[in-house]
Amino acid sequence: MTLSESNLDAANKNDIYGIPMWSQEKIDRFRETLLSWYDLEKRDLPWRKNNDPYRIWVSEIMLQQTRVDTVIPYYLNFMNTFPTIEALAQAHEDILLKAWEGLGYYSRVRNLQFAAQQIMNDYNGEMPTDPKEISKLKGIGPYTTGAISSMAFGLPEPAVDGNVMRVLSRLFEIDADIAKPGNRKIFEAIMRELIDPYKPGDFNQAFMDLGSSICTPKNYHPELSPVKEFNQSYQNGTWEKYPVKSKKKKAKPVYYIGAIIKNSSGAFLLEKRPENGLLANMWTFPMIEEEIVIQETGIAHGTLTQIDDEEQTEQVVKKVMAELEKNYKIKPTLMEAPFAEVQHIFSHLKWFIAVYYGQLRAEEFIDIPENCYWVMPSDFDQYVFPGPQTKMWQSYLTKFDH
DNA sequence: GAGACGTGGGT
DNA sequence: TACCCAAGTCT
Repeated sequence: MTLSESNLDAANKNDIYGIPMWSQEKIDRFRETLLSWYDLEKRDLPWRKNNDPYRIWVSEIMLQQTRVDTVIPYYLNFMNTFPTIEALAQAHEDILLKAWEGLGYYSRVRNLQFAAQQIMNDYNGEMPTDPKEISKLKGIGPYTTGAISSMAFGLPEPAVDGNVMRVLSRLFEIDADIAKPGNRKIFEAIMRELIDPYKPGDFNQAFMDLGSSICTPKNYHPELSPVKEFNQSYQNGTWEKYPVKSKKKKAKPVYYIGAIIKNSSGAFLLEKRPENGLLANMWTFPMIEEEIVIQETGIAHGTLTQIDDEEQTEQVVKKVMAELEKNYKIKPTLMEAPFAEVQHIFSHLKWFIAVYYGQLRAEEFIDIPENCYWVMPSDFDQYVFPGPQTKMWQSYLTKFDH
């Protein structure tokens, strides 16, 4: 222990991880100020109609890394389709995934159903009320445990999300990097001191409403905050330093050939993705990962559509044909042009897809793999498509459907 | 603890 | 264009 650390310890026994905690009187005034603001300004959201733990649970899972405006229509449809925990537990996976299509982070909905089955089997169909039990449910981590405990059951549990860390780091001038998972415990400890024991659910939600309306990541105006008198970084003029947040890694580029192949009946070849990993169990046109050669010639990956060298074009087409024959047992007539390039950015990957279009004759589309189907466009809505697939289909419609 | 895991919106 | 962001969790 350094001298300065021992001085800090000696200076204030109420420190939390070196951060001086307010007096009880100040904490009381803060609670009252924040909750009064929340009573006036709280948003009218569909999952705030009552304290039903199922409704709160579903909303919290949907809201993970996802905006309120995006969630609302999905939420209304989801509660309509699966009105009870039992209905959710019994749903067929494709129906379930369809209800989540376009929301992203699809393991959320698989975990949601798994947890519903846990509740049916282990908790007699009712969400447990003990935070320790709640956190045993699949897909429910420390944040969601706190959210359900406080909002549905009135327990004084912290629900520390990005909003709470941002607001707290400005209130207390906290230098801990909020992008580091290990630092969450600092903010939880502070929230345990601050949280209102009588209205813990409102208190937690007030932090989130404050974080999404006034205490925003950008265009932050601390002078507009209802709790500005408690805001140490505002009082000290240091608010632009907070929160401290390290940068994310850049998405890694990956290159594909996408093959939109139509047979003589007008159906298109779709392939179901593996049951684990990225976009699990969703449907796409055949995709061939590119590791090509073209890089060596100096032409960058991702600019496949701009190849004007005939030799290189021929090389790519040859490879596409070979892969389609090997993996899908088809020998389509590929169209020379037009073809498109589709880009899609995930959190950790950036896909570049050069899309080729091809046609088959009647006798050639029998022997495709088990995880593939020929599907008419009028039936596409029965298949769960991820973003890149939708973009590939749009590229086709733009070029051929008029 | 770092990386995997989606998507759409804003600057 | 290329970032950053939005109510995280799992491995």
